Amino acid sequence: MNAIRTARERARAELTLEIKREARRQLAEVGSAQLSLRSVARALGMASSAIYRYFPSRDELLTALILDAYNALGDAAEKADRPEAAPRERWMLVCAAVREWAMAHPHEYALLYGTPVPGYKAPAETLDPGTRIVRRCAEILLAGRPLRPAFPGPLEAELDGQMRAVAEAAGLDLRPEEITRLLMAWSQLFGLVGFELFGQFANSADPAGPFFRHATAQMADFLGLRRPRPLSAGG
Amino acid sequence: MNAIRTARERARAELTLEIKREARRQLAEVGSAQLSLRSVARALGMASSAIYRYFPSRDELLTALILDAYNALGDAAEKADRPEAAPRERWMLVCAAVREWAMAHPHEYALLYGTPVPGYKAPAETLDPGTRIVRRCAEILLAGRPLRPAFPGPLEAELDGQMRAVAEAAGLDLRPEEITRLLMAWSQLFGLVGFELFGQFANSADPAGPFFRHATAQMADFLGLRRPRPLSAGG
DNA sequence: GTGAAGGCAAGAGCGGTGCTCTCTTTTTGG
DNA sequence: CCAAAAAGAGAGCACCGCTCTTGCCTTCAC
Repeated sequence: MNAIRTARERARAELTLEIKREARRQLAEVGSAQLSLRSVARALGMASSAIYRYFPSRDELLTALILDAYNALGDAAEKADRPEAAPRERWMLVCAAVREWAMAHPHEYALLYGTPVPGYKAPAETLDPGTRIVRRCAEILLAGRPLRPAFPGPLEAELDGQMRAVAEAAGLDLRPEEITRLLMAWSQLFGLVGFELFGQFANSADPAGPFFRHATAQMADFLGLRRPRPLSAGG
Repeated sequence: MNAIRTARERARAELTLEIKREARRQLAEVGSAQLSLRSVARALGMASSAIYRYFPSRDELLTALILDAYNALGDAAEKADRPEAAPRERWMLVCAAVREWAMAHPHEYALLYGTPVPGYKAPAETLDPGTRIVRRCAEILLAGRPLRPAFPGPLEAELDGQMRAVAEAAGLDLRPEEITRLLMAWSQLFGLVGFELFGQFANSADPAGPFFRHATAQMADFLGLRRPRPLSAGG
């Protein structure tokens, strides 16, 4: 029942893809604010009003692009991950993949992690693909056990409850304090990438490659992922 | 010679302020993408073309708003700082002030730290006010010496050079490794605030207050700012 | 096979935008 | 007092998102 049956349906599916492809092309060139349905229609040789048969509004088209972008970023990160490698290395690989994807698709990255589209609120279906990265990081954290101990004291009650709820909702066997480490590393990662991409590191860590590697290694320490046994020359 | 002399000049200065004020009002309501010169002109009862006597383009108006916003945020952070307090507490105060300002002015914050305005590249004069926060954090770091030791090994050569250049350019007596800690904490802070503001913490650390306090305390540890002497009951 | 139903493209049109140009009025300074 | 400079107003251009109507053509039921 999932098969595309009639010629009309086939044409519709293909045109939908073509519209998204052209929109993504223009998005990469001029950014989301300058992306216009009319110019997409022009490039495809169709009337602007015809686009509305496929996407009821510009926001709906952007939502589709956001969904695709989340999945493209998730794919890139998961493809870069090597589950057989040491957890610390896996974390570094995922971080590097996120950064590289962002550098290669800055406008799409901005669509995901920059200013939300005006008047736009993320529909429910974007929530799940948006968590692929952090879920993969959670897996890496689990694989890295036993983690080095970190924060000594107990968490504040409300925070503890939130973190327990997160772990339960995600089906993760992580303690509340470990969830906080995860969320901190996650936001740190995207803070770094965003700062680099949006020019905040100009005149300081620029180019940001070495700093990014250093910072993600530090975050690996923070996460409690142990360094590989150093090859000691004398022992 | 800085005095405003003629009535015309006085009117011009006042109207410039009024335009910015109205633009900021609309920015707070609808966001930068929806901010229009025409609606500002309408609200001020003047022809849209007249605005161009004061700001040669929409981007120039936005640049002015960005500059003001950087300074407002810097003011908020500096006002919250208490130089006589313990460095660790000062760091927490500055972090909280940044977050509170961002929550109170989400669209202005997005203008500063969200997706850059399309086709817009930060002019030189926005660079300096944009560093007020991190400069204040650097002062706090200096006041917090001796910092607890952190990263053991030497930095990669290129990174070391960059960090030395940063310290020299800013006139900061901080070692390269300390600069990396500073930049990490800085990007972490804005990563946290951005994630909260743009909804990435929905369904996890939401509301984000407790998590934010926990995370900034952890970052204080990371920076090497010592915890206050716990009051030990037993001497 | 045929006719009704409905998906679809196209065009005109509405109200909005940034920006420019021209024309007129007002203010300034010699 | 008068020329020059500055400022305001209006029309207009090209673009935008979106809607509505019209007519074509595929699809489906009989």
